[in-house]
Amino acid sequence: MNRTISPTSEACTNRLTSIGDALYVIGGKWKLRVIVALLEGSKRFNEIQRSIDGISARVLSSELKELELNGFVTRIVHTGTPIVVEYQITEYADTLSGVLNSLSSWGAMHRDKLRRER
Amino acid sequence: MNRTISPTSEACTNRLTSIGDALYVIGGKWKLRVIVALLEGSKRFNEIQRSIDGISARVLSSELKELELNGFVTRIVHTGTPIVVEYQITEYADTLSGVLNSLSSWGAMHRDKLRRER
DNA sequence: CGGTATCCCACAGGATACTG
DNA sequence: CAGTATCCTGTGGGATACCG
Repeated sequence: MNRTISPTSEACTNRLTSIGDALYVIGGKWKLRVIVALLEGSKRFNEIQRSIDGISARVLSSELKELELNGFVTRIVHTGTPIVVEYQITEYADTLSGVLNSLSSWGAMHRDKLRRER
Repeated sequence: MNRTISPTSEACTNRLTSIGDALYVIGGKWKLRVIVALLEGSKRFNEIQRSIDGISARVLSSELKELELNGFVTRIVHTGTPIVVEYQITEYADTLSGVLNSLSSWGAMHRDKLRRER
């Protein structure tokens, strides 16, 4: 590697594209929240909806489909009476624990800071 | 604390609101990218725009204003000829390093996984 | 260079109603 | 319960032009 060329700029570009890649799949208002809700344990559609404040059925439905497509969530249909549909996070979703932890602890810290300020 | 009540559910709710709080200020398509671009060092408006692929002047301008309002970025005007405006991240923005690191390393990991799969 | 002003539209996502 | 269908609005954000 040529050390006369600043590695900082390259590292920055890499971070930029990596963060872009991450946001592409887990960005948006709801994806991470759905995952967090399911980390607590498998849940059914309405249970998830009740866990997440403000999400509509239509949006939750589409978010779950995308999460399933990207391998974060498994949809399990228990045939029987009544039919029960259960959503479960996959092992792959566990790879997000670092992101989730840093995000939630930063969020808590930030909220406290705002409260102290005003 | 009453141990007969599951702490898991409460912890989940806390994470949910903390992540909500975090996304409220650093969510969206561009905020984190602008911060990452400036972590490399202070930059001027057009330099930032060139660093971040796809961002328009109008959007960059409004993102910078919000970031300034939230204490992540400082705007420094060097009067002179020509006038030079420089954007610099604040110390507070450094508190995001954990989020940034986990997000970028997860993004890189995920991208590699996708490449291996197809 | 460092923006602002305008215009515009695609789309995320809210509300409500309805179905198997 | 587990969604789908419909409708609709807000707004994020692109394109272009212009200004000090």
